[in-house]
Amino acid sequence: MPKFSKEERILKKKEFDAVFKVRKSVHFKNFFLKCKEGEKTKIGLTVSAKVGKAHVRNRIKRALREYFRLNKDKFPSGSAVIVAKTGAGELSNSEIREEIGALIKIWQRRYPF
RNA sequence: AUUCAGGGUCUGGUGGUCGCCGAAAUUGCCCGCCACUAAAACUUUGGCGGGCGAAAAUUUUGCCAUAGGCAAAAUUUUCGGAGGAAAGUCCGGACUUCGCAGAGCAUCAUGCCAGCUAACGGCUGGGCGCAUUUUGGAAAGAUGCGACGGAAAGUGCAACAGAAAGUAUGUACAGGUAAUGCUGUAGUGAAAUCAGGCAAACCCCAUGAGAAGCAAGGGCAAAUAAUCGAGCACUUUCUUGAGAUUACUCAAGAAGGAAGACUUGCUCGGUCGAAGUCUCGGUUCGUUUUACUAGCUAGGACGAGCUGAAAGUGCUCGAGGGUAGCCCGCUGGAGCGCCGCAGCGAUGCGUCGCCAAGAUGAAUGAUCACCUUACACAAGAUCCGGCUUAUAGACCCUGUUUUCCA
RNA sequence: CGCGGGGUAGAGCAGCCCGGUAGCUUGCCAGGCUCAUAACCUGGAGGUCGCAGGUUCAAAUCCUGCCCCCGCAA
Repeated sequence: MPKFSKEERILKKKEFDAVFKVRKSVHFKNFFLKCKEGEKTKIGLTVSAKVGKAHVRNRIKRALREYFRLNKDKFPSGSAVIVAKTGAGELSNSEIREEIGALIKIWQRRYPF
């Protein structure tokens, strides 16, 4: 069964900065995705205070982590960062899943490798 | 019974599968440190710390067709894991650092009385005032609300209207007097002589407060760069003394008082203390004096100048500060529960029992089934006591009254 | 998480300390000047003073509680 340990997360500010230097990015309604190619598949989440209050932000991060845990193979290999936009706080968990799935499809179409 | 008001408790439950954080335990492997040795190296054993994993066992599925067997897959095991507001950061503390002999001033806060408390602007009890208690009025009771010290210490403010806004006094009518705004009414205004109003105006009185905040603060500490120190090598320059006498070698290199700085917002007071300068040593020059060998001599005093050594390069070693990173602070506490006692109560005391998050890009989730459809506001970030604000629903308790007049 | 600053015409700011009239610049509208535009001249409109409650005769201003925006610190 899929796990989700700390080795698969982006935790340091330097790692985030390295991802944000890459120009490739994909926007969808309430999220956007940046990714830097690498061997390990890692994910970092950015949900700022503009999105909502603490319990809203926690819910979004949990939904994103759960999606990553169950659908790791769909993500591009490398360090990915998902940023939530202002409207993301009003989505339900299933809507978040749909949007992220769509976001990854757009990414694969635009950057095949 | 309903409604309304007040107070209190709870904040989904059970089961299956997967996932996250912390702690403990079993076992295997690896790494580091310590002990056993006269010493070094290696090995063994034991202990401690760190990292990576899971044998047995269990579960699920399939097959054979039976008190089981075989195969495959998965999983180390156990325990614990957000709130009544965790929120706003509005008060009060604990704790930490800085400051600190201490004192005064300024500033800020609080404000009926008494009590509780570690403390508070909180809470409890009482007084006073206001409101509600379903027609109106009155009384009692109940409930709620109240920044409820001082205006006879002083300063100040009051637009417009009005004769006049605080040292007041004018008109009309009426009354009154020996006489007079002496009295009433009208009129203006929020307020018109009443020791007026405003202190959520300055202020006075009483009480209290040092400042900043866990990103406080402390420990271990890589790499790189700069700084400093030591050693070696080379180069350059230089003072004094001694040795040597073209070249060179060896040695030497200090101490004290004050301007200023810091001192939490200010002062007194307190703490630290650079350059320059002075004293002192060396040396040069000048002035003066003493000695006799009568000199470009020697010694002393005074004044002035210089100096009291240094620079550069390379290599090696080291140091302190500090960054990344890691650790501590970090959760056993003004703690929780039951009972008893004291008190009107807040609360205090005592017996017994219990340990209940500790993360750090930040953990409580996902999914399925049932419970009536499970649904609000919202999630720790050093920790406590309050207040305020946001809130769906469930349950419990108390009151929703009495008398008189119309 | 902690600590500060600020919400006033469309925009940028005064006025708050010490309470009675909300003002300045720019922009907007109308008229004039010009062949026309700009500049210039004249006139005008435009404000829940972030929201709610309180003190006061009277609140943008004083007090209390909320909402929003911006900034600082390892």
